[in-house]
Amino acid sequence: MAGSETDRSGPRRYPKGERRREEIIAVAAEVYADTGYDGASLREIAKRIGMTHAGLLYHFPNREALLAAVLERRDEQDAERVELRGPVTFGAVGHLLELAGYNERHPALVELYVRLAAEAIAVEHPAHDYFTQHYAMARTWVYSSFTALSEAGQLRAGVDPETAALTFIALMDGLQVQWLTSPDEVDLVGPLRFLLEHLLTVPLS
Amino acid sequence: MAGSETDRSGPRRYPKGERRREEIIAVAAEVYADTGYDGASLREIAKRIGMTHAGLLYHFPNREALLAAVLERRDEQDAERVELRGPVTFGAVGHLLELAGYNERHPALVELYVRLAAEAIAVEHPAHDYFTQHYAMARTWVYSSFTALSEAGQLRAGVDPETAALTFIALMDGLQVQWLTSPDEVDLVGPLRFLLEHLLTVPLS
DNA sequence: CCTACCGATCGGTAGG
DNA sequence: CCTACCGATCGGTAGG
Repeated sequence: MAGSETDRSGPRRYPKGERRREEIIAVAAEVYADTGYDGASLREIAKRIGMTHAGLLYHFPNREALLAAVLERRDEQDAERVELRGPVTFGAVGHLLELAGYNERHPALVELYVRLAAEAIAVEHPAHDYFTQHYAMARTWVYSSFTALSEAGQLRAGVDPETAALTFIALMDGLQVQWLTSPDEVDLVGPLRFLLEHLLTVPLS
Repeated sequence: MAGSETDRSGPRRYPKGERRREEIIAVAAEVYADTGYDGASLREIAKRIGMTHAGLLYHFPNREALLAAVLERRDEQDAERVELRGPVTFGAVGHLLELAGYNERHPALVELYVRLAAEAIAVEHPAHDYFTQHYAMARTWVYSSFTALSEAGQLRAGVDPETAALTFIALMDGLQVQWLTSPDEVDLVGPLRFLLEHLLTVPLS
């Protein structure tokens, strides 16, 4: 992500400018969800806020820095919703089920994620490293959850925690694409429960 | 997809122009895989062939018609590889396993599919209807395969064929995104076999 | 934060 | 098939 947008050190900005920045980030996330990052122009984002694209560039040095800020914000929100709810135990997989339910009520969030993930396949894409790390973390997180389940004797015989983790996350992602394309015919949570029912020896809480 | 590119009726074109068209379609598919359809310019496609973008527009009336031709071609190739190999029996799911293996050796094909599918989420996108139908067909196809398996007593108790079909296809799609992003850490076939092993009562052929 | 501008790129067309 | 062009749009900067 270019030069790391996490300038936690630098001088804290004025409250008014800070509020404006947050507004820009929120609107940018909406536009990225609609058109992808590649298809989102600074002019379109600025217009939705009621300023010019040059004004927007007063708050962010360039187009890429705005993307970085959007991704950083997304991680913070995810952390608020999931990570902080408890330690990584076998309940982590359950938290992902809750996340899927949450996503079902927030299609814009899902669109942002799916569109950016597809664009970021290209190694030159400014969000490529973000998604590489994002996927790796998710796999590790779910993996340790399945490992805990296994040690508790709640995983079916012959279930490899690593494959189970990859399968669970890939299923979550694949459902999102089909759900966004045909919302009426696809359920975001059902198949995840379905998979877990066939991997666990205990009923879902 | 605008006005249906399938002009099977119209006058057959000259062999030379026909070869040129095929060349353009193949190169366009490559560029779509790299940059998405939204990011692919006629000038870039034309340059890779060694002509001008105006020359390209001699063969296709506009940008969208070229996309339609690429998608049409893709379906023909899929049909050659899978559909014609036999009737829709319980072997259909096995054919999809083979397809996943084939895909693993053809990343460009997978990239084309993943990038376009993400862009086509927007209802106004020229490939939206294509993917809506594509997914519906895939679900139906795999569904009838699981139904056949169920009637043959090869499906585990309590496995709903419809959910199983959606799960299988979504898993296939989700794996592709992660595989393209991190090819070294993700296996395109393993998790599909893993899922089937837990849904079937018989070992995989 | 805006106005005004820059060089670059886009899809499509005329005219041959 | 090409040359030459069109109007539109893009990210970024100067200068206030």
